Amino acid sequence: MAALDPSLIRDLPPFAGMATEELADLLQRARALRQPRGATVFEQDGEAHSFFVLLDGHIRVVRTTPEGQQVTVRYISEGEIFGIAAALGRTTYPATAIAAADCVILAWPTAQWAELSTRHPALGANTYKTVGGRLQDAHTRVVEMSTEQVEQRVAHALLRLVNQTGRRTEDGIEIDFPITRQDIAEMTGATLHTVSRLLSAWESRGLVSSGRRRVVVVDPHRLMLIAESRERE
Amino acid sequence: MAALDPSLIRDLPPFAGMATEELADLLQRARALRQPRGATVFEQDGEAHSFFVLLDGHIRVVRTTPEGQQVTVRYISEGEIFGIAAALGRTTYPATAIAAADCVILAWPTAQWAELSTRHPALGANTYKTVGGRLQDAHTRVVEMSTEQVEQRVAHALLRLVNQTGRRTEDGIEIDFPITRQDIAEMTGATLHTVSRLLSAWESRGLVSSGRRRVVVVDPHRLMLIAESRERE
DNA sequence: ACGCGAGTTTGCGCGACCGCAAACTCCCCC
DNA sequence: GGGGGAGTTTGCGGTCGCGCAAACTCGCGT
Repeated sequence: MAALDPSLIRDLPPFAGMATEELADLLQRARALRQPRGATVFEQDGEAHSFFVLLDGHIRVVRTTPEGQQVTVRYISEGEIFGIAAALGRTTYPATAIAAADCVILAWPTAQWAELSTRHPALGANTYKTVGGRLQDAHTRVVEMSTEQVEQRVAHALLRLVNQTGRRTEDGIEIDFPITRQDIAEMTGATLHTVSRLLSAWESRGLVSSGRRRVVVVDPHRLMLIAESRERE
Repeated sequence: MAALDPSLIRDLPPFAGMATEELADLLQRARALRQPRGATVFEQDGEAHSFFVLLDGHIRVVRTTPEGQQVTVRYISEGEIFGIAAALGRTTYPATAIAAADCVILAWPTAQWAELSTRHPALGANTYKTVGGRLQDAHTRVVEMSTEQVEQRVAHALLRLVNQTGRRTEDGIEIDFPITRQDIAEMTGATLHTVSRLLSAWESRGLVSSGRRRVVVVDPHRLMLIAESRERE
């Protein structure tokens, strides 16, 4: 296999503060893979054989209940590490990861985590920092679910997506991968019907512009007002 | 200050797999403190000066929204490590910790985390395992909030408390610290009115027995049936 | 080019749960 | 021992958002 170039990953958060030789050492043990939209990268309760870094594309992480209800736990963007069950003392993945767009991914065998993270302490530190951020994000979601109405939650979710993955267009900021009403519903604990109604209403007020698998936030400022406005007090 | 005995902490999860000399080294740098019920151990957004292990009592971790709404993020039980913002790359605490009962706590300066966790690798590993568990718990809560009705959520919350902190009594299993309807409401994203109604109904059906700041689960099995029964499908 | 399915829109009715309000009760403290 | 306040109970009305159903539309694949 052709060696991958350290410059590929040098600027990604998981590898911050690492020397070029360290990056080369890491890359040498990595396997690169492509996943088309809709492909499953790993499966809930499956053995955690690998951990990953997303080079390009977007990944949706989904938890499925015993009753078959799906809840989107988070979206992974370019440059993020994911599937790190092993670093947290798990042996199986707690959720399913699905490519929300065509993806390019680096994968390392879970078995090497211990060795790699001690040999490259920066990797461990960066990873745990990420985990800390995700724990906070999760708590933030719990707080939102507890205190906000559906309208605010959907507005917050869109703003988060736009911040994370927004791409400027002439109309406004577009979410950079195909996303359905159903997806948004699974992020916010609403139904796709309610999400559809909200988007329609916002569209007619000029806040967003959306279509089939496509959402553009036209007026982030006014959307922010909705997100922050009169929660239950 | 009298030296603390390693046997105090030997059997606690954060210190699993550590030699007696290591425990002594850790204890030497720890400060023991007592906090009466209601006392604040650390405050949201305050500088993360210390991390802690709870030796006795119970601690409620609360996140407050800008609007003043409170949401209980989790309860800490005996033997758990908490306030570990530093290990996750934070410099401030993301929530407030309040003693739910009189507590005995060990505290270490945050500044020593790096040194201690490298000198005692088991401490780091145990801690990150705990963090992994909490991340999963948080996601589980998100899923519950998304898919379950209030009745199921309250039932789940009680069962979790009972598992975590239950004390056998002749009537059933009692939650081992004073807990109000309001507290339960803040855990589940409900109002204290609704929680009160549910407890009253369950009491009349013989599932629980509760009073002022006191909840006893009489029939965990039937409560489980409620928790798992017909979620939105 | 066209058909089919995935994704979306919209209407209607209803029920769970909140919001407000008021009364009650127990326990703690002076 | 007797306030007084914290914690709890209960009623009532309103509404947000779900559940169900049906129609529509776009775009992908062959």
